[in-house]
Amino acid sequence: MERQVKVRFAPSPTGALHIGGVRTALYNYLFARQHKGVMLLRIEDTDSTRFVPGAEEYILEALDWLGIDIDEGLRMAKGGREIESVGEHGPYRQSERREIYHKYVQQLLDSNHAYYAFDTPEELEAKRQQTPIFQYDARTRMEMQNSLTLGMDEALARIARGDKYVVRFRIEPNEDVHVYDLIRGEVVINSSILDDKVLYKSADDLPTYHLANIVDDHLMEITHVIRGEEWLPSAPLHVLLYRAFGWQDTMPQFAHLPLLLKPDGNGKLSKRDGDRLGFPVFPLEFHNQKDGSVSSGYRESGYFPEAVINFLALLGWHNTGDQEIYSMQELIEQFSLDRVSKSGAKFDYEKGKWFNHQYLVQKPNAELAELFLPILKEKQIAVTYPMETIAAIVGLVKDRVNFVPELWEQCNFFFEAPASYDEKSLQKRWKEDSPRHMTELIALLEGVSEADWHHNYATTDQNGNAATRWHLDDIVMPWIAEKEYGVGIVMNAFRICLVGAARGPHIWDITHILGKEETLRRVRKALEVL
RNA sequence: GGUGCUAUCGUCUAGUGGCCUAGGACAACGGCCUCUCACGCCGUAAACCCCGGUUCGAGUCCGGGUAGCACUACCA
Repeated sequence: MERQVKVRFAPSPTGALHIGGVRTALYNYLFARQHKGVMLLRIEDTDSTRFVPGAEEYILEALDWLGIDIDEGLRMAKGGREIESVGEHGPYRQSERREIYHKYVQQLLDSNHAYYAFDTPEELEAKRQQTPIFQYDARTRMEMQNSLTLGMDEALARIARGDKYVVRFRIEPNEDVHVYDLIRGEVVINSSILDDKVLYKSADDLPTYHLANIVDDHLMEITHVIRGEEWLPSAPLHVLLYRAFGWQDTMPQFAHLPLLLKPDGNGKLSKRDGDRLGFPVFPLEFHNQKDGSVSSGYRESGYFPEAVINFLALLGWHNTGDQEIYSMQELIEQFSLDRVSKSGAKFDYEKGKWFNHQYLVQKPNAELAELFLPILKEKQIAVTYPMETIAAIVGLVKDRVNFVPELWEQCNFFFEAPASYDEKSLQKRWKEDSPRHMTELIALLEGVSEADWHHNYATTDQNGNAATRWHLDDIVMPWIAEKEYGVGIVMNAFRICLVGAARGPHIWDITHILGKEETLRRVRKALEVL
């Protein structure tokens, strides 16, 4: 019988959610949605020593921001900052599932698939010192302190006495274990290279990842395990566990995703690379309460969630053809595991910026204006323009930025008159005759009515494309021509008066927004100063 | 060291035996447009890891080598 597709994202609350983890969550989500399946989120907090406060909230908030919706398990409640748990297979935090694991550990003990071991971490460390290639397995387990060498009575007596112990999986040597991976095909590993993995530790009364992961995936009816490539070497162990439990018939299918690599050099992308190269490695800014560190996030850097999704989706997956801009809906429709690359992808932050640019340019000006408002507030600008004007301003400069905060550097002169004038621009564009030109220009512009000042009309450019022409252009250009001043000379000087530098949109777009009064005020001011 | 995975422009990738003189995108460079800076448009440079084999024909299949990465914890 065909089971409903069900995938899980199972992060560990040990800090901010790494961008590679975000991609794993995304691929799981895309796969689930495409197959009309269920996306489950479970928290794997089986290492009590690595728990970081706030990490769980962070993970759920990040997924919520990105639009990766959770159907079952833990998730951010709609519109709030509260975590909610939905589903019949809970609890969804492994630290709350102790009794469940007890039962299954016991089952493995009873069926002789596992045994108690009393070797302390120090003893194991000492053993590794003596024998550098030491592995706790069929060859060495009879030299160690465990219920196999001590006898079950002695083992139970030690436990009763309060000795710390672990439960280890007893792996039969010399068997080729076959794992079928949806991305890589069949992978075969000999069981002799596997060690007798610790499944449970009495120290904190918690299982390890391997046991918890298998038990939970089984109980939660997971059909596909889509996770990072770092798990591939332990996949055979997981297969063996499914078999030991007698669950091989409902064992999920595996897909191991390629890793996200450093932009330069080789190796896994790490938090350090972000710090070193100056880009975020996390979706949201994170304040680590445990070590006091602060990590920058994509959201705070001005990224749109759609852009992050699009960028990440293409880092490891690509459809046939040349399409690069994908909405979440398109990704859901087109995603497929067999088009996921097998090799790791270097993290190309520059391309990430380009994706954000694409989404920024597509956004309606009114929406961008709303997003820009907080930046203005931050700059302590008293906004005197109506929203439509701010939208117009943003529209004039948006195609030259990648991020909303960058808008400010491109349009600040609309909000504040130049306090100083750029030296380089001055040198190149402010000529000896400029003061005279500007004085004459003031006289000319003073004679323009308010209506004419703001008047424009549709026309065509030399290529026959639709264009807008400002009436002011019709007044100033003939004047420049008549006086033979040179368009570049006059207009650049004019621009410096208004902007303070040789940059910005077309000058009549600027004068329109500034208005006649402010425009003339700025030119007069420049004449005083320069 | 052992085991596994991987291998096309600097980067992300298309390519599933002839359509490949290897396509697209980012970045770089040049030009056009132009009152400036951008955008945009046009263009340039840039890759099949190596060696064998299979085949009429290999980037594509096979073998070997090399390199890179991952794993090798009472972490996930």
